Parts: sequence; C-alpha cells; structure tokens
Amino acid sequence: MAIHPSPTSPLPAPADLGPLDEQEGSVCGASDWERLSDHESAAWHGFLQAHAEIQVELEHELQTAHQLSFSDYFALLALDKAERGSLRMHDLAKPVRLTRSGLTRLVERLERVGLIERAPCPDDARGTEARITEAGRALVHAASATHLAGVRRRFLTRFSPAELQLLAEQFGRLSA
Amino acid sequence: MAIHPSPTSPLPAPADLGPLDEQEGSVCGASDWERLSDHESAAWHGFLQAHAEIQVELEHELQTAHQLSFSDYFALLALDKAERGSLRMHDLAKPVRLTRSGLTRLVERLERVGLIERAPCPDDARGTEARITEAGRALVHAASATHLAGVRRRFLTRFSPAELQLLAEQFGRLSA
DNA sequence: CACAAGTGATTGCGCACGCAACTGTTATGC
DNA sequence: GCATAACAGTTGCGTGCGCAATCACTTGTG
Repeated sequence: MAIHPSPTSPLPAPADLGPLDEQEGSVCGASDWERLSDHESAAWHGFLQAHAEIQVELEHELQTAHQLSFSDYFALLALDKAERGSLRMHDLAKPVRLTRSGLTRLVERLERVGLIERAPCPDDARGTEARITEAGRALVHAASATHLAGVRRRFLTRFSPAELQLLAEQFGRLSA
Repeated sequence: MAIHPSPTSPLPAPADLGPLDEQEGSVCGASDWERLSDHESAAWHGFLQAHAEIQVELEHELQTAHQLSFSDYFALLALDKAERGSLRMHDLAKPVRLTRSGLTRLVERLERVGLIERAPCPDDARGTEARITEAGRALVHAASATHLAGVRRRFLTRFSPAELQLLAEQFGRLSA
C-alpha cells in the first residue's frame, strides 16, 4: 500500500503530460516513452492472462475433486517423488514455493489429516523431516491424474510438439 | 485441504501401481499413463516457474519503489485508462482479478491514502464508482515506469520481435 | 572447553483475500 | 402496482501466508 499518496514518490512525474485534465480514452494514459508496442503488450498480457486463467481453473478442479490446494498438492508431489518419501522442511520449501513459516503451517495441516508424518531428523537434531504416508501417496496419485488431465486440456493440447519444445526453451530463458 | 485422507476420493486409485511399497526414486512415482513427456514437462513447468519468478520480482520492485501491491497497481492502472478516470466497482473487479468483496477492501485502502475517491453512481443508485485522483494518477504513472522497465528487463528483452509476435498468438490460444 | 555466530524450524502477529450472508436498489411477472 | 427476482456493493468470518522474533541445536574460534 502507498502510505504517501505522491509527494515522496521516488520517480518524477512525467513532465510532458500536460495539465492532466480529463481527456477521455487512453490517449494520454501514459507518456510514450514507457508504452509497450502492440506485440509486446499482447505477449506480456497474454502471458499474465493465460497463467491466471489456467491457475484458477486447475486449482479449483483440484480443490473440488480432492480437497487439495496447490500448496497441498505440490508438497505431496515433492514428497512422493523424494527418496523414501521424506524431505526436510528446508528442502520442501523450495518446490512448494512457501516460506518456512508457511510450510510449517502447511505440513501441520497435512499431518493433521494423516497425509504426511513428521519426525525429527536423525543426523541433525535441529531438523524435522516430513514423510508422506500411504494415504498421502494414494491421494496425490489420484490428484495427479486430475491435475495432469487439466494441464493437458488447458495447456499441452494447445500446442504442437515442436511448439512445446520451443516454448520449453523460451521459458527457460525467463528463469534466472 | 483434504478432510478425508483417501477413502472418499472420487477417482479410483490406479490399479496398476503395484503394492506401493517404498521403492526409491521416481521409478514408480506415478503410473505411466499420466506422465508427461520431457518436452511437455519442461514447457509446463517452465511456464509455471517463469511466471512465479517474474511475478515475485516485479511485485517486490513495485512494493519497495512505490509501496504498491499488484492489486493496487492494476486498480489504479485500470482507473487511469478509464473514461474520466472512473469505473464502477463491478467493472473494476475484472481487470484487478478480485472478487467484489476483495475489491471493496482494496478501494477502501486506496481511498484512505487519497489515491482514489468513491462516489455514488448517478444513474444507478445501487452502484458506486471509484475515481482516480491526481495523486493517484501521478503515482501510477511513476509506478508504470518502474513496472514496465521490469517487464522489459525480465520478459520482453528475452525474445526477438518475431518471437514476441508468435508468443502473443500462442498465449491467446490458452485463454478461453 | 566455553562462547559466539550460524542454521532449522516454530510462533505471534498482521494482512489480503474468498465465501456466504446481508442491505439496498432496479427489473420483471402477474 | 405490488410481489418476487436479479443485481451492486458491503460486512462477518475464516484462512493461508509473509515477516520478524524466538527457541533449539550445531559449528567455528579463541
């Protein structure tokens, strides 16, 4: 939230905007030097829009079919794929994209419903490791079917194999 | 959250999974019929990863530079672009991607710091319209500079013009 | 060996948001 | 023209999450 409406704004207001009176439309919405071209705008907004739509649809699907949030699902998935089905909190935080505090609460909830268990880390008494239970595995396998079907329907089937390969490379460019 | 660990799961557990005992690695993580190919997986996870990274980075930038969340920014942006700088709550909800209740709170906060004003809708006594103030316009213009620089740095400059054009079309395929 | 610095996890607190219920207003059907 | 439905916006409540402080344990240094 903006505590200070404008005076302490670190960037100067564009000087070429004129009196800022109420002309209609997007004619004077922003100064030209900061505008995006049509293709730039379409690509960027398409990216945001596509992600937002797909995200809410798939999350809703997972929620109604299996009562799992994305966080729940990704945590169970990471544990299911992990060696012996267990991971330390620290290592679970990254794939789930949560801070440690958020993860503590998530794991606590998942433990309460019997999908995972917590145990002290044997080699480092500071650590805690979360281990997926059989119930957790069964649920995440069922949830995967739902989720991957959604991913296919909403994403993968919209592209040719060649396009997917190119997209993979292009998305890779966006990370790090 | 999963209230019921597994018994009421609407999807049958895959029958071809075997005894589900603790083999290590991802060898038996999921049944084959639901797995993604390498390109599929790379494209999909790249999409998620790229969006997540860019999102947090740009949002953090906007927050530290202008004390604006994405919701704040998108609301101000939509109002700035709107006819006469005002929009009814209902019409503001869509671009900001918030429910009406969330929007009520958002607009309340923005009004409290003087970035927008609220007034009853003249032609429909049920409605409320939010109007951006001059302070709001100044702030959102400055914020746009920050934000669009981030979009360029983190997204647009990673692609050629031809790629951007293709991506715009491809993202368009993903929506609706 | 003691003691500071570093690290893993948890907890207190605050906040933004969605859902469902509610109020007030406008359209619709008889 | 009144009853009922549809609609705009707000509010109560619950929840998931981040930040900063804290606790517990480990590691490095004199």
